[in-house]
Amino acid sequence: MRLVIADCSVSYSGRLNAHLPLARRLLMVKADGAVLVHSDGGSYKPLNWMSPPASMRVTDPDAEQAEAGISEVWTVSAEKSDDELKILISEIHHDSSHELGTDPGLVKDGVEADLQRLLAEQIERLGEGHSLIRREHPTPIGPVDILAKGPGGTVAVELKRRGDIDGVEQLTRYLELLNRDPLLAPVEGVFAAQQIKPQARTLATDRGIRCVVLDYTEMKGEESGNPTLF
Amino acid sequence: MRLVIADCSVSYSGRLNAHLPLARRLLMVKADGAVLVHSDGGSYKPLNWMSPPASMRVTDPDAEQAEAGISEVWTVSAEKSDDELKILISEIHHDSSHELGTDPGLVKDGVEADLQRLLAEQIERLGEGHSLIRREHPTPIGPVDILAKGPGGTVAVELKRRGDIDGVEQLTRYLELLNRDPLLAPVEGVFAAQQIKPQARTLATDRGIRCVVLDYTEMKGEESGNPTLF
DNA sequence: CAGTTGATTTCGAAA
DNA sequence: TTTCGAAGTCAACTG
Repeated sequence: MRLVIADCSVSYSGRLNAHLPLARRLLMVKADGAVLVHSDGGSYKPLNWMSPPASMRVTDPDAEQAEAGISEVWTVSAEKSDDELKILISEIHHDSSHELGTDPGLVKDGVEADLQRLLAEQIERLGEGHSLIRREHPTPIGPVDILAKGPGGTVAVELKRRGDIDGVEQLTRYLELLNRDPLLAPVEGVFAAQQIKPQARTLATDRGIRCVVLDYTEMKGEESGNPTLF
Repeated sequence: MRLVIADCSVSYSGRLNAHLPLARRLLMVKADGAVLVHSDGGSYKPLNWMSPPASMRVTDPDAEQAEAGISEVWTVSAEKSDDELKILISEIHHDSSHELGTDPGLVKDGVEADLQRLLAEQIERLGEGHSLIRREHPTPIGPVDILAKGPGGTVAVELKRRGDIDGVEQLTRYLELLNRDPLLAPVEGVFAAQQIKPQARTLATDRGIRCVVLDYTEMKGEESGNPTLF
């Protein structure tokens, strides 16, 4: 990885055209050819960038550019398309290269897949007398996250990390479809999420859909053979 | 902006939990408190990060951490939530700070600038017998998007992506000014946009301003030497 | 000012 | 390989 702090102007042409006026910025050149142009603010998104795989060519400025005080020109080209990032460098204030090696990668925890696995294992969190039928129950309009057998019939569960209106709508469509199947009907809907927004709760309740808030930490604890219910 | 190359492990807890095993990475600390953890590959997204506003606390390792070879601990806390990024640093290979100043920001040449260029090239879309005088014609109250010569005199064009009342008002002010210039008068107004709202159309018509709806896709097609009118 | 939509989205998993 | 959906999405636009 090469890190350069430089006064530069940047222009990108590709799916759109964008331009950055002259200012001091960080230029990051990654091992796979990716180039990132960062300012000293904003979130994690660079001002401008080139996605890998890409290759960079450094050239001298032409007469006009040299006249304008430009010392070198970086041309970064994508290998898969004709996207191009052109960086006109006026002055370099810092330039260093570093060997980083390949990264072992991120381990994520607490995504929807985790929740689904845990709820399938702890299906009693839907209430007493529930048993798992299957996960990812296929329907023509997509898979139902969890299908269970409850005391009063079948239970369809829509699972989200954050429960929003969209999730309720999705579950409603599933329920309509599932209730046409005489082998399953009547099918009750359960909207389960770590956090359920008030609007979603209101809509769900209005449609006779039960809301269940899941405590991920607690479920994780119970899974690891350390039940919190004792 | 502070740039650190270090052997480190990182863990994030907040909306989810994520962990990065020990490896050499770039740590970027921005002026607004944002912290980015980058590897030497991937696109612009960091492996892990903290969004601004945030604050960082550097502490010594506890006994157990020191035993594991950790030399210092960075704790980055979000100010708006209880999200936390913890970086355990084993060894620092590079450490430098740089003053960047505030960035003037990105200029996107999106559809709007494109529209002006295309209409200038395809000025006949205003009607037969039109020829371009200039783009961005300067006036004391701002530049007129396009000035053209029409069959009945000068034509001033105000260009918008979405034609709203505001645009008509703007054009009206230009027209009043331009019509005082005996070299240009009489100046006809044309309000050109991809979409013109009914209210804007009514107002424009009432003021004798002609409305022209532009088909961006069609204009783009004609530009690429692949005219759709054949 | 809140809700909605697009992104040079990126990223991963499943088909 | 392609497609599809989620994301610690973010940022701009619209009402």
